[in-house]
Amino acid sequence: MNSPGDVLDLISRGAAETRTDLARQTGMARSTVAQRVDALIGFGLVEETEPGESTGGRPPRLLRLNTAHNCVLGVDLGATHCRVALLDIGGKPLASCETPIQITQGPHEVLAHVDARMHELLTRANRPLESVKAIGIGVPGPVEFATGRPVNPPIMPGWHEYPIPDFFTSRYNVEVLVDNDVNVLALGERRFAYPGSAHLLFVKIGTGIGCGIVADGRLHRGAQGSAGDIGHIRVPDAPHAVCRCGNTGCLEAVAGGAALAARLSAAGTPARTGHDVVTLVNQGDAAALRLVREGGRVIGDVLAGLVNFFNPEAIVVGGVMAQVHEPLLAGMREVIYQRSLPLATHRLTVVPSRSGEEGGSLGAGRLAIDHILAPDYINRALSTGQGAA
Amino acid sequence: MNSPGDVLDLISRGAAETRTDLARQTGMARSTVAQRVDALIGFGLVEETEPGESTGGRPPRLLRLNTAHNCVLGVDLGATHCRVALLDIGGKPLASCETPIQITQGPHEVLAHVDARMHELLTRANRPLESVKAIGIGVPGPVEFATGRPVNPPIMPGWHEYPIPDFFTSRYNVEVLVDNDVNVLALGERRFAYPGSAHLLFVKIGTGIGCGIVADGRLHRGAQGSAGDIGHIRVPDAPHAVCRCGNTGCLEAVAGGAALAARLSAAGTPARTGHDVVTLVNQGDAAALRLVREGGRVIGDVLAGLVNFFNPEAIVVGGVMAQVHEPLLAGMREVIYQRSLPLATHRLTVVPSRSGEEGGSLGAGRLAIDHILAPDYINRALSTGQGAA
DNA sequence: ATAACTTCGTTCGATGATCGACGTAAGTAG
DNA sequence: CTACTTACGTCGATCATCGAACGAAGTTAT
Repeated sequence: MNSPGDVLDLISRGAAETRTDLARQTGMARSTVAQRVDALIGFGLVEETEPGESTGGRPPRLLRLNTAHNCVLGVDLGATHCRVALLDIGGKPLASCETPIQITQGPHEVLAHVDARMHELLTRANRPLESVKAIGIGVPGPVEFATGRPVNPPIMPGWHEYPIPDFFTSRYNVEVLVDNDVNVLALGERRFAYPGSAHLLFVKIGTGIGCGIVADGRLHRGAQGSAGDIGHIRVPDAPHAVCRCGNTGCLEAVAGGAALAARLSAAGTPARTGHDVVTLVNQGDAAALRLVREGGRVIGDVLAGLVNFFNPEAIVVGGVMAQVHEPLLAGMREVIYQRSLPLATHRLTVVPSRSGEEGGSLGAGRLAIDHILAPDYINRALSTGQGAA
Repeated sequence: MNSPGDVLDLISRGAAETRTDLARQTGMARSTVAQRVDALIGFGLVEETEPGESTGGRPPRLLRLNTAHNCVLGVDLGATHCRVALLDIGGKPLASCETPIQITQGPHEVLAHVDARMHELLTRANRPLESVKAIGIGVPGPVEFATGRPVNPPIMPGWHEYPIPDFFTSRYNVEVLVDNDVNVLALGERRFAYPGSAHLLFVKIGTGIGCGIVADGRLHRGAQGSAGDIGHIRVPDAPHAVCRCGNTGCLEAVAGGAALAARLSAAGTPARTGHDVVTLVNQGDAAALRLVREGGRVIGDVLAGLVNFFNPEAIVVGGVMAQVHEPLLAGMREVIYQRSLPLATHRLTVVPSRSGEEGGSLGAGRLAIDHILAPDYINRALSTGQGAA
């Protein structure tokens, strides 16, 4: 708690607004804090705003992140969509857009499309390209986070080992963070909705089923970066359901959006995708409703085990199917609270995602923001004297 | 990388043996390192040993942890046994003992027994009481780590909320760390056998089944400290097996040592405990062998899911049943490598525990050692000027 | 209005930690 | 024995941080 980066951290978290606050919280002398703040202001990351309320003496000069000159881009790539968001470093969305793409067209075409959208957003928000300080990207497949390369992504042919960051670093001269889309969603959800939770699971129920893991406040990616792949855990309910992974009885072959649609079709109500199932539920279709709730139970069965194993504080449910979260969460809770240990469920909350359609791009932006506001990144940047604004 | 604690950390990990080494690795000036080392020597934690090999100039004076004046006590409490070990702070066992106890006799009696064993070990190893710098304890139930109090432990009546550390702090004037026995085992196994693995699961298969989780090199205890309780995850194989937890179909009600014994008895071969099953397997009993392998498959089914979820580098199997690890691990691997995703199993190793009977007490000792050698603990201690040796 | 008080921010000399040059110790190579 | 190499300790210089003192800018009491 004594570096310039820590000072910035307190400001960005809203934990301190004045120099005196900072001195109290860091334990440093006021003079030292003032020097740190001056450096950060000179660096362009912090600005002084209007005077604050007096508490009986001279009013303090409030400090804020300099959101005018610093922003990040967050990108959410899906199988068939691409959402790009421009955020200031306070996390406030400035502009965003969603366009259809085919991820199967390969990295060159897709990333060029993303690049074009980025420029549009910058123009629309009237921000120069130099104000972009980092880029975060979520992709629908496993990624080696350190290098930003997808690793044998099942639904992204042509992307294996492609160095995504390189495409942008040459164009923007900033660092590019690439991660799995579910991790990015977990991060976004945590910061936007549950700032305090150190242990959180974000369960995305779309066509398939995935899970982002926040352990001790940080993303857990596992040894090969494949952690959270819960879609292919075996469930007892349908031992013969064939999964795209080649195995049978996988969770997502029973309770994923595609599986629910298939089962609904087989039962006589035509549905092609998870979206169709959602539509039917919203139209009051009893069979669809029953199926979603039953799917929730199956997912809950897996989550009950993970609750015992991981002991999270919160489970957040997102993805297409979460649009009908009432029956889905009802089914999940039913099983979780019955099957998990009381100590683990005592303070567990199971809630729908609050971040909505933009969750992915905002979470990707958050990944970028967290990176450039990290204390050691700031300390390095200040000591090497790289200008920001 | 610049505090006295970091210098000690390098020495204790064996990463640096000379002052020049330390200067290179920390980036500090040699003079600064020398001052740090002097402080640590004065504090009694480091000592100079014989001169090292010359590499063409003046031979360096090697530095080591001062193991003569510093040791820790590690305690492994089970339902019916108590193992105490005295280790020097290098982790070398100096003396140990195992005695039968009944944990049900409650904290006063059991801890008094432990205290007596501690004094015996100190006498036997000829170390003064003052050389004990910390105490680590593993107990068979959930513990609130921060306070060292068991929380509703199912097999430890009378221990609920009992402040175990207080019992010893008054007698030894050192810090006491209390954790779940499986966590302690995971810690011990990691340090003794797989120093590099950041993500490790230690699965203990005794009467029940539990799991210690090492994530990013540190123990994951979860929100309520109940993480790793995998014994009560539902398995599809025996939906009607009644578990002591009140539910049915729990993993430990199917594949735990007690369950295996019960099933073997029901099949005509009398066995009362997991131990009996182990004995039968070692005697070549075909039914017991088949049952253990089948139990391995059931556990493997659960672990396959956890491998997908957590993506560990290694799964280490310990506990009584691991004494027959050939059939057990065969069954586990069979299922894990079939059911988990290739990316996750690619570099996964499933191995028996190497720490043996003493694993618990050594791991508890390791918990204590890690605590007193932690950089920030050392920094605090040096700045407050508390003497050590 | 004015004085007294409170709080905020800055200036500046004192202090302490760290550095790096230098000197000495203790070995090897020729 | 001399030159060279490497390691360790000493000591003055330097730099970061602190804390006291001061000025700035408000509120409260008279």
